[in-house]
Amino acid sequence: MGRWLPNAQGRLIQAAMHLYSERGYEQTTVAEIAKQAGLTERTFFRYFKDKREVLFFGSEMLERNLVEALERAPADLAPIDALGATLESAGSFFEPERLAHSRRRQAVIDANPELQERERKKLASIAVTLAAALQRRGVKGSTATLLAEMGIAVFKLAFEAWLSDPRERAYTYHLRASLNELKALSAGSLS
Amino acid sequence: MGRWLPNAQGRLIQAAMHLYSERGYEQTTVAEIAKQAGLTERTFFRYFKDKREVLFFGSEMLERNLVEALERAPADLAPIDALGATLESAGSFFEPERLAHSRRRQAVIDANPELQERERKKLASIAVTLAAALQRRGVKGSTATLLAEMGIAVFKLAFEAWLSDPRERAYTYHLRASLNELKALSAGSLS
DNA sequence: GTCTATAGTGCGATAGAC
DNA sequence: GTCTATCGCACTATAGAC
Repeated sequence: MGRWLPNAQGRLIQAAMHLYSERGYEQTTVAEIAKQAGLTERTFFRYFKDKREVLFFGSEMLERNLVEALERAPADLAPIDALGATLESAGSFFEPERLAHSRRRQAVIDANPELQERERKKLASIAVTLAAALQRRGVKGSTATLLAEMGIAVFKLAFEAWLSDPRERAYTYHLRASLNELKALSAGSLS
Repeated sequence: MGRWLPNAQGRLIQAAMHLYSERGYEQTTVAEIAKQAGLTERTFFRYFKDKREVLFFGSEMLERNLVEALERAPADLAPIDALGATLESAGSFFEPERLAHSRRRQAVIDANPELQERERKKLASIAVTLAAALQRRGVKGSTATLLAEMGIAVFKLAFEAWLSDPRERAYTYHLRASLNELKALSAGSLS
């Protein structure tokens, strides 16, 4: 065993989630989080740019993974199917054992407008990144933007369904359902 | 002629746009705006909740009009077509003579993260409102949410194209083009 | 740390229009 | 008289300069 306890970042996330859930985001100080994780404030800020980022650390990874998944998707897939596959690949992030954690995280965000704003910003940034990746696949700019935003809308729907499903079905189940919704809509008429 | 010059709110918007464009949003004080409009700071805050809202006053109206248009759409229209008609009805907001003003406004917003945040928030709010109106038409909750977000994505695309079109074609032209993009995407495969 | 400028609020006063 | 748009002033909060 090393000089320090392992997984400092993980402990910080754990501690933050615990305190944010228990007493609310604003009522929690960084000093308290650090203390509970057995670290100092200085260390907190080495891992996280600010107090909010501890909640959005995961979505940085999500963004990177989505782009990589899109880049790995077979070039002959229609753009919309490549996007579907990409969103489905995010399932590795939303494993059943993370459900409880994700629910608590969302409850903290839903209770705080500042965090909601950060979430919107993050999703907007993912849309931009995905649109750029789609363009690299040869999709025209405006189409890529539209498609990426549709992707985010589908993802949001699936994610929210995953969180609120009392039967706790898998994220991929809900993602496919959301994609089917989209399909049904487009079939609707649109002439 | 009354005791006061007419159209205090319009004058405030004019003055604010002028100053925001000329020296930037942050470099403009409310006192300056009020003075240029021949009013006091206090009156500014009677019309606008805060300094940002003077730029988003129009989108409040847009939101109301969109909901009304959706409510007026024939009940037998497919939801997606009702939404299309609704977005097209917003054309009355985006008349050619407002193009220059809209371009200046967007330039101000694009130069300031705080204003971009407000814009995202406003669009998110419109999506929620439209989703509720769609539900009143009998569309299932999750479908309504998805459809409303698609509507916002299409609108954003059309609006941006309207602003950046060197040939200055009408908003409705660009909206139809964006709806066609959506159509083409959905036709893509999605199986 | 203090000082200053600005955003934003609360409330009563005023000058007319009716 | 009432009603309303505006003003005046005193206030708090906060961000930045120094």
